[in-house]
Amino acid sequence: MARPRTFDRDHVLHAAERQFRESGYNGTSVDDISAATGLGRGSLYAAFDGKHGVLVQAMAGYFDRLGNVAPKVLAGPDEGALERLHGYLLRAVHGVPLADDVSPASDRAAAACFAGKMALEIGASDAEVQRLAAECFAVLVMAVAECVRAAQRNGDIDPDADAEDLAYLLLTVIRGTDVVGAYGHGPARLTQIAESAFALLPRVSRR
Amino acid sequence: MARPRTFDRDHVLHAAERQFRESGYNGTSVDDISAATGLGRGSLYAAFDGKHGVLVQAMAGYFDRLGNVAPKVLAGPDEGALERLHGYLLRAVHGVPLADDVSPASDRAAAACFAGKMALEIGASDAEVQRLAAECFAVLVMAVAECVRAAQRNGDIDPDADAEDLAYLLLTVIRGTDVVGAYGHGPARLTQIAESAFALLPRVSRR
DNA sequence: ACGTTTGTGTACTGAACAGTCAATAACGCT
DNA sequence: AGCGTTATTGACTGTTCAGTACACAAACGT
Repeated sequence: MARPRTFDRDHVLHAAERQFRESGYNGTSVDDISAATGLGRGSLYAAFDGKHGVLVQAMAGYFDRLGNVAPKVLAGPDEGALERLHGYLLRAVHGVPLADDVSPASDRAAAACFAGKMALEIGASDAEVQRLAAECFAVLVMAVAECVRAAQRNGDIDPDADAEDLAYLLLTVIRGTDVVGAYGHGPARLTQIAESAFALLPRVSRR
Repeated sequence: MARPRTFDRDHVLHAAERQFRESGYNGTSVDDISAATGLGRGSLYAAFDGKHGVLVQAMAGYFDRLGNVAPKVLAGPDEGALERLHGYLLRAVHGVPLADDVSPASDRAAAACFAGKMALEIGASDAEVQRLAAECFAVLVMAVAECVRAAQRNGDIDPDADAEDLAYLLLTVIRGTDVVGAYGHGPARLTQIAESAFALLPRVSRR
C-alpha cells in the first residue's frame, strides 16, 4: 500500500555501529552516519529518530548478535567446556566471535566491545546506554559462568571455585584487552594476556 | 619584568583532566574547560595552545603523578612485595593510588585510568594521545613486574612464572574494571574481581 | 613614575553541528 | 489509471563550536 524502504535496517545499523566504533559517539556527526550508511538525514530521523536513536538501536542490534553468538559458542556438553572457554577467550580478545562479516584479518577496532566503548565514553551521562551495555555484559557473564560450571562438572576446574566470580574475572580480562589494544599493543601481546589468564584458572582443589 | 600568571598550572590541568574524564574529549568544549578551570579562552590558548594542547599536557601531568606514585607504592623490600601487590590491586580498582586530592569516598569516574579512557576514545585517530597512554601503561607494567619479581624472590609467587606476563595480566584486569565500572557495577563487585585475580596468582610451582 | 612586557578577558568569525520541513518518488490497492 | 500512503531527498534554521584578535590590566626595571 505504501512505498517500501529501500535499505536493510540491520545493514544500516551495522554500518552506523562501525562508524561509532571508529569515531566514538561525540566524534561522529549525523553527516558521518549518513555517509557511512548511504541514507539521507531525513531517512535517518524518520527510521531511527536521530543520532541518539541510531546509537541505541545499533547497540540493541549488537546485543542481539552477542546474545545469539556467544552462548552458542560456549554452550555444549561438559567434556569440551574448558576447551570452549579457551577458544572463546582467544576469539573474544581478537573480536572474532561477533565478526560474522569481518574479514579474516580482524582489526582491532572491530574487536573491542562496542557496548563497553560506548559505556565508557557516555555511559556516565546516558542512563539508557549504560543500561544497554550492562545488559550486554550480564548476558556474557551468564554464558561464561555456565560454561565454567560445565567445566567444573567435568573435573577440569576446581569445583570449590565460584563460577560467577571466575566469569566476571575472565570477562574483565577481555574488556581490559580492549583498552590495552587501544594503547597500540599487537595481537601477540593480547593473546599472551589471554593465555596467561586461562593458565591461571584453578584446575584442581588446593585444599 | 612582566606580569606573573595568577593561576597554578598544575591545578588548572587537574581541573581540565576532571572535565575530560567526565565528558570525554569530544564531549568537552573549550567553554567547559574555561568554566572548569576558571581561565578565559585567551589564557587557555596562550598557556596551553588550545583544547588539544590542554589534553596533552593534562595527560603528561597525569603521567607524572602516575610515574611517581605507583612505583612508590609498589617498590620496597622483598618480604612485603605480595602484600603491596595486593594493596595496589585493590586501590587501583577504586582509583585511590592517584587520588591525592580526591575525597575518601572515591568516585568511580576518578578511578578509571585517564590515559586509558582517552586512548579508547580518540587514540585510534590521535597518535600523540595513544603514545602518551602507552607510556603510562608501560611505566605501570614495569613497576608491577618488578614487584612480582620481588614476591618471587621471597617465595610468595611461583618462580617459574613470567613476571612480565603476570604484570600485563594484572594491569589488564585493572583496566577491565574501569569498563566494568562504567557498566554501573558497584565497588563490591570490583573488589571481588580484584580479589579473584589476586587469589589466582601462582603461589607455588605446580610441576 | 613611566613604559615595556606579559597575562587576562571578551567580542568576533567562519565552519560544523543537530534537527526540521516541504517537495518528490515509489509502491499497492481499487 | 488514479489515489492514498509512506520512503526519501536535500535545502534550511538556529545554535554551538574551535580558534583568533584586540583591548585592558598588572608587574617589574629603570
